[in-house]
Amino acid sequence: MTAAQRTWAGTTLADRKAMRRRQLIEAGLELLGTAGTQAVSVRAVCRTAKLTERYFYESFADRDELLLAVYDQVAQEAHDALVTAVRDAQDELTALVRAAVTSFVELIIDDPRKGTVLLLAPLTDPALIRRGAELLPTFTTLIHDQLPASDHTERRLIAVGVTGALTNLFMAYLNGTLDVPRDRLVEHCVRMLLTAARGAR
Amino acid sequence: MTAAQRTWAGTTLADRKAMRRRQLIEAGLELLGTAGTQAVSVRAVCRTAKLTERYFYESFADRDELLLAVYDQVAQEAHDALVTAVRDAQDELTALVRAAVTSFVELIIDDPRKGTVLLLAPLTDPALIRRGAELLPTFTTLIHDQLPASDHTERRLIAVGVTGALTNLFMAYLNGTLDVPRDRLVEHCVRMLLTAARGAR
DNA sequence: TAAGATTGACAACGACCGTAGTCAAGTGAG
DNA sequence: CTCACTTGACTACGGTCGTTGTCAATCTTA
Repeated sequence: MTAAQRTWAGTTLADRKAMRRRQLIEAGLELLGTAGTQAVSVRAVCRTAKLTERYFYESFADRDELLLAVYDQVAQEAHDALVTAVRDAQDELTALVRAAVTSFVELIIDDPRKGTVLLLAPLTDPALIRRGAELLPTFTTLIHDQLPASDHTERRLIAVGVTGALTNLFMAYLNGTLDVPRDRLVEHCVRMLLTAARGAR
Repeated sequence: MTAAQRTWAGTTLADRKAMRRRQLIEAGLELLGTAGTQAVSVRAVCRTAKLTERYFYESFADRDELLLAVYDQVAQEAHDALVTAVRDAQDELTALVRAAVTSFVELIIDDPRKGTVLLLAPLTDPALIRRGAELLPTFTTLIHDQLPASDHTERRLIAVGVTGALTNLFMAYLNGTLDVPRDRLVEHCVRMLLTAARGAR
């Protein structure tokens, strides 16, 4: 029996390693989503995860690799939520957009840390800047692709602007700075997206 | 003759102290505007300013005080630029808005570090978060105040959204991510602001 | 039970941090 | 010239950082 298959406290090595990886990512999410980039140190992550530095380097080559793993996991979750919401929506643009916005709002209400990581962290951390640029397509393609093409530059201006508007609105909502009921926020975002879409036609 | 009035290398103590303060703020702007918050350490600022730590604490109680001074100076510059641009513009809404946007774009083209400090730093640094919240009024009041009142919540939603859109557009422009001529960016922002204003009526 | 895999606690390295202090050299006023 | 003020170079303290390594304790399998 090879070492990787030996059971230990009832689980295999691979299982335990995967579980530790999850713990580390969860700790990273906690730190990145609440205290910000500079709080995500290897030591702090390990303290939070109640694991030793050794296990950090078992799963990640360095600090940045953890940061990327945290971001990618949250982005994947958000993407999945959007995709299923859009798939289940009726085939009408307004309903589609509303479904997308609602699913995102629900995600960040359910766990505000994820909203912070998704929207704010890439603006802040050098390691995540590229990831932030990649989020924009994920976030707008679903809607934008359904629109008739127009001037490429115009679409880009609109996409960048809308993304910024949504980011700021969601972050303000998370802060409590934006004193608005959830439904009103959703409706406002939906209206904005539809207006932008109409403008890009 | 008191110590403060003695001349030294042709200048008074107060003058030299003020000059050192300016050097430190300039160094802070350089670091904050290019390398980001975490690069602004007391030692790095002093290295950049070619001054000793002693002179840092002569002008600032601690790191955060410098950060605020840097931000406030840039914000003041931006505010002044907006105010004079708007004052000199013809008394028509479109011209007003165009003047405001142009003046801001020129500011951040002239010195991109200032754009970064103004727009990005407050999202990033704990010490500047409150300042970021205060920028929004400065930035939108000039235009918003000229509009007929509407639902307070609606105005807030629009203001937050527009601010985010502008921020994202300007940052993308600074990055080079937004491959668009300056005039086109200005026109797009003007149109967006006017549309938003009409929406808030 | 003995051997080997696995774990946790912790030390060590060099680096940078914020902040405070020392000391010699330079400079101008009386 | 002398003295007081000013300056720059430097050291020191206690802390955290990323990363690697050590070592004894614990657990599973043969």
